[in-house]
Amino acid sequence: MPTKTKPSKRDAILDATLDLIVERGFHDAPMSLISERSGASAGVIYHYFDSKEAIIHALYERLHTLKRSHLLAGYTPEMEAREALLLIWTNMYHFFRKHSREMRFLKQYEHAGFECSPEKGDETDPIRLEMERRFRSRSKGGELNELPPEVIFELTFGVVERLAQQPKKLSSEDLRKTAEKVWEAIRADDTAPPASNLHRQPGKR
Amino acid sequence: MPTKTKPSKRDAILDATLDLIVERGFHDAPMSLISERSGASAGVIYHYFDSKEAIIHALYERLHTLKRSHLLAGYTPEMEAREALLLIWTNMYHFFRKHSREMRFLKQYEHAGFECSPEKGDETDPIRLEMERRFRSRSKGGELNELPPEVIFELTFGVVERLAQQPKKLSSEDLRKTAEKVWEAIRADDTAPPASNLHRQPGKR
Amino acid sequence: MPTKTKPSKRDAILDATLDLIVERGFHDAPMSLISERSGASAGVIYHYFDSKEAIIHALYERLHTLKRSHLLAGYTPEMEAREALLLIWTNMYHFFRKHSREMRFLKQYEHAGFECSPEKGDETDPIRLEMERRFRSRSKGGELNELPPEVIFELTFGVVERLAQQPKKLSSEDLRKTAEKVWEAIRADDTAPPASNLHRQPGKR
Amino acid sequence: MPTKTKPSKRDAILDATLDLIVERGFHDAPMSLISERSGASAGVIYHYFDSKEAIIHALYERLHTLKRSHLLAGYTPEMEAREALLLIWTNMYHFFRKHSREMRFLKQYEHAGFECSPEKGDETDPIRLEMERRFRSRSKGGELNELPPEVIFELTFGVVERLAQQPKKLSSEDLRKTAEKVWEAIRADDTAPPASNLHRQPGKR
DNA sequence: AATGAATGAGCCTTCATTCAT
DNA sequence: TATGAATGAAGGCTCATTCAT
Repeated sequence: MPTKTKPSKRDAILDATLDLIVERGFHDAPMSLISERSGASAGVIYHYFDSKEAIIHALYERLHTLKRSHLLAGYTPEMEAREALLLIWTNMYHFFRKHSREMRFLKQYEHAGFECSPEKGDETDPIRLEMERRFRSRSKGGELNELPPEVIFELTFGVVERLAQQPKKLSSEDLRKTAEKVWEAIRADDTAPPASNLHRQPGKR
Repeated sequence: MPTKTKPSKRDAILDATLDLIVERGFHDAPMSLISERSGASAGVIYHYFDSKEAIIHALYERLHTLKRSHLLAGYTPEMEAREALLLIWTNMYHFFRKHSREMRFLKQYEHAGFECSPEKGDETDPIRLEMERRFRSRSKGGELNELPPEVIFELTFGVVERLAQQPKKLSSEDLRKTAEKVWEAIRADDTAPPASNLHRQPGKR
Repeated sequence: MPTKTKPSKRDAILDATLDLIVERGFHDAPMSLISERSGASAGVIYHYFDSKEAIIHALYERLHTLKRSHLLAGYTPEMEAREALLLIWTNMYHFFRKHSREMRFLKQYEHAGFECSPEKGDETDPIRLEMERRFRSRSKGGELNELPPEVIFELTFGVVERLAQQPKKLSSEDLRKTAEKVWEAIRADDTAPPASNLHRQPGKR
Repeated sequence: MPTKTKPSKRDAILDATLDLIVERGFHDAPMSLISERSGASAGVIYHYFDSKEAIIHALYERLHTLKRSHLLAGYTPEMEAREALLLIWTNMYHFFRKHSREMRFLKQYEHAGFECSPEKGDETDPIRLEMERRFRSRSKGGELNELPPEVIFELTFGVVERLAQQPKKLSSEDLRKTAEKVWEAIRADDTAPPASNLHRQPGKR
């Protein structure tokens, strides 16, 4: 007997909810339709979730977890900053592309000013945390320039997120070139003459 | 006698709607509240607008117009690309900062998948149009690099839009520096012959 | 100066109301449309009528009067019963045909159970009154048979009213034949020996 | 255990609707009252019916069926025309009398020009169809006179319908006599050779 | 007389949620 | 667990009527 006998109902409900919200918006995704599409009766839904809000929140959590598990794929703390950035940046692009439905949900969720919102906000975003831990300005011992963290964040991950939402998919060539530009924009200024990016001396500026 | 005798009811309704939607989301902005906050009775609202959707759409139009009128302030086609970009980019930042409520509305509007959406889409966005006209890759006779237009767009305006939404306001110093980075990211690659992308000489322009 | 300076507004309102009610039913004939079609503003209507019900009632009265003035055209109390019946019956058919809009209104009015209904009911119907005065059973000194008055009424005028509402117009031949049948159905049974229907001696009763 | 466990809600709603419409007219029969009188909450009504119009339409269907099932009671195609007519005519009278509420609803429905109307119209009326099949003019092999079918219809069934709506109930004696007159009006003219319509000999059949 | 903006009760309908089964 | 009928508070909108102009 396998471990999971029933991923069934609960997931079906979440799936149906995702579908509906993406297709029709937060407004216009009534429980009756969630019930119908998920195959769960109006009643049982309340065995699995406390309320409609709870479904949405659970969905948010699920997608957040999904995101987390993909974005850092292949990443190890030992990687150099540049490589790490390029890797994660590309991961993000592909992830967002593959999960555009999920991303659309997240967008809506964030913009709708949901009360059920996680009040903690981006502080918990694992990507952001990891990034903030890893990437620092040279003045703080890192390899990035002195722009404020939010700026760094937007120049990198903000950009991919939006690029991935564009209708047209970027060629891998363009993708790579863009990633490079992004790296250029945030890396420590090339003041120091010699040194390759990889083997540069730490203590500038 | 002043010029505007009646900014009155219609505007009050739009204002109240903006407030409510920004504060509480598209869902949860009932007509009853719009009525209450605007000081217009439930009935009159329908003298000025055909439906709730019409209010929202009118609001969208109004904000679009507002945006248009601000973003190009000070811009003249004679400006050099770099200056133009820096100007507009900065305009945008300030505009978005000053009108964060309006921007939050627009975000919601765009992400909610509204049917009443403006069918024409971004193609009509004057900023985008002007940009596409002005800014071109060198291969097309402009001063920008060869990245696809969407990428250019996101690296520049996509970034400001998101930066402006950050809770913390950037110092004008950081703002300027960021704009420079953005410009670096999109301008035509060093005309100078040698240097790889990675190890090119600093002294550009 | 002529007698009627302004058949204008008041009549326009009544006309518009008739139109609307016939076209769309009592429900779905809002004041706003009456106002629009009649060219009278929402406000003035209340100078001419106390309420919407009052308009409808006034319309009812107007049509009733119209009916009255037409149905007895050509009738004189001196006519013989048979001739009188045939005349009135035919008048009715033509009148109803010509004023089918008006009749449709009256039908609706009568069937909608209007509170503003004329409380007096058919007792005031001049046609009916005249008929009841003129036409009586032989036992009461008249020339009709002994059927109850309601029956007589329905066999004669009830029938025309419905016939006139039929989509197809009757040929004058069929009309005449029908009238004859109707007369046959109500006239005193031909038990009496002499006189044909046509050439009978006047002085009975 | 009886046959019908739940004539319950759905029927209660139809009943309440019938009551209200008959008592107060199509206008002025709000859902709130239907809800209240039927004992069904505002919400459940929409489990049973799609809309208010749907209720009304369903009611129409129900009454139509009811009518159908009663009017032909006792009728067999083998009966002679005269007997058949007298039977059906009498059935109708009693049916209409017993179901005056229902009839009043049907009248309103027909006169209100309802969009939801049964598109097919009277062509499907089983009574009418059967009658048209059975009763024909002598020239077409039947036993009736040469009046157009609409006339025949109104002289017979049109008349009962209206008679039954009269406040006073007819004695069975008067009822019978009326039915006879009606038959006289439509049956084939005296088979006997001579005599014009006007001057024919009394002794028919 | 006339206008038409304004009112506000009320209409039909939806929908998150509950509860008897 | 599961069902789906039932609830009832809103929700968006209409409309007869009023009233300042």
